[in-house]
Amino acid sequence: MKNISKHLQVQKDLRLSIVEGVYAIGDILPSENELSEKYGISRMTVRNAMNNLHAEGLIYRQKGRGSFVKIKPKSIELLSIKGFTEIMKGKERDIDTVFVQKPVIQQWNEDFYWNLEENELSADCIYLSRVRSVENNPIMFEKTFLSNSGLSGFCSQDFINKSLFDTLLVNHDIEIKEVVQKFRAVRTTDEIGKYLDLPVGAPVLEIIRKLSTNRAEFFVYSFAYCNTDEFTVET
Amino acid sequence: MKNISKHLQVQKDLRLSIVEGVYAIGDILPSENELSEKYGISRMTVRNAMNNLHAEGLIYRQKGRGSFVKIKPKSIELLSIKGFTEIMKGKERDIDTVFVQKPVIQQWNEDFYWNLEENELSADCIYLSRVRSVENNPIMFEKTFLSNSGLSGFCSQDFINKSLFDTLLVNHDIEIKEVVQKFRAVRTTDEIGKYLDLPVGAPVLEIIRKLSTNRAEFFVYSFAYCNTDEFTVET
DNA sequence: TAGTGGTCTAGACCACTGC
DNA sequence: CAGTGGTCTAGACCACTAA
Repeated sequence: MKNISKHLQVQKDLRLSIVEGVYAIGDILPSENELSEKYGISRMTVRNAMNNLHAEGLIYRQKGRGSFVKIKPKSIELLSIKGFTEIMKGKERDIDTVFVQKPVIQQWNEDFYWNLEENELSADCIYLSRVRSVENNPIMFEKTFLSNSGLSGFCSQDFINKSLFDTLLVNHDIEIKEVVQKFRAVRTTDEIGKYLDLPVGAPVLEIIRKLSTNRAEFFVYSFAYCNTDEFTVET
Repeated sequence: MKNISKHLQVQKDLRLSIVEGVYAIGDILPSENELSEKYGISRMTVRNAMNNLHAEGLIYRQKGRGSFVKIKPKSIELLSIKGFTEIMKGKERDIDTVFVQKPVIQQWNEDFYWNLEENELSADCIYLSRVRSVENNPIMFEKTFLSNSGLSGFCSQDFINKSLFDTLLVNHDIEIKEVVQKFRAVRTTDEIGKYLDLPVGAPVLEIIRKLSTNRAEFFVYSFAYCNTDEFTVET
């Protein structure tokens, strides 16, 4: 049975067509009137779907012209997309990553930083946290959240190369595609200080990331805290 | 005259109330019916405003309960290769940029952070510093350095759109091509605190950038310090 | 049960783009 | 000029929450 609402169905259809390349970058999409007629629904309902696609960043809209598939933004950032392990490769440093919290299944937080998709909320949340060290000095404490959908056995496996991204790719066919990342300077909390060996209140770099993947509506969220006394984070 | 649309007016009013603290974090906002009655507009128009606030991440909504102020700093995209002014375009924020130091010609610092090319050192250095404010709150203090070669009259002109990049492009045919940027969390110094209205020692985000241009061996260097209490820097 | 947000309709007028 | 997206209305029914 379909409990799915009409605007979500339209949204899903269009998104699929875009991802599959039925509509290429820059292509114009059917107009709101065409879609409302095609689906036999009102124009406001079509607008709901289109506005959501706009919010997702998949399309842009121009008054008097139409709606178009958006040009994908610039190339992928280095730090982000490759993850910590890869970035440090080639640098002659002794890097180590250890779990503070091995992957566990829990509930999503009610006021999670990012707005979650419905399908993410309908599944539980996988949570893990790690500390990265350079030459035995803890540099980064990272909390990671992802939706527990289609990831059977995720929590009971060993990570490949100690890398979350490698594990997702090899064991679950999930590839990281893009990243949105935000930076802040915050004060060290008890929790952060404990893992990074910093006094509470010391400045620490917070990196908030949302990683999109080749699987629609599947994202990896992470909150990282870095001691930047000796290292900088480069993009 | 007000050409502003009704839903934008509601959106603006609510956002202001949230930012000003009329509604604190976790507080419930007036319901859609209350707002539509208060403003004398239809519920769908109120929903448009509320949905936009949700997309902005300022509120979250729960069926059967209401709409609530979210725990989260306002997150504005402050930065990218396009520079501050361009990023802010289209966002309904009141942004301003003022010079702390209008462009002046001086010597390069002996121990400049980056290694300079010979041709850069053979010319003097143009130095300027600016403070960027969002809604009259100083958010970013930025020092900029570039080589004074082929930039006749640079120091005596007015900036186009108050933008360095626009001025370089329009008046000097210099286009920014790429950027290397590094992030650190540091403590507020006397100088930074003075311009950002922060106490000395408070965490502040340092962004060190080297921008390459369409002119060979011509770079723009900048050191920016951001108050990220309420805004994040996005790449 | 009363109130909330989520969905949806069938209209309408507007400003804008392109032919 | 016809077509587009942007705005807006005045209703409606629903699923959900909390008292």
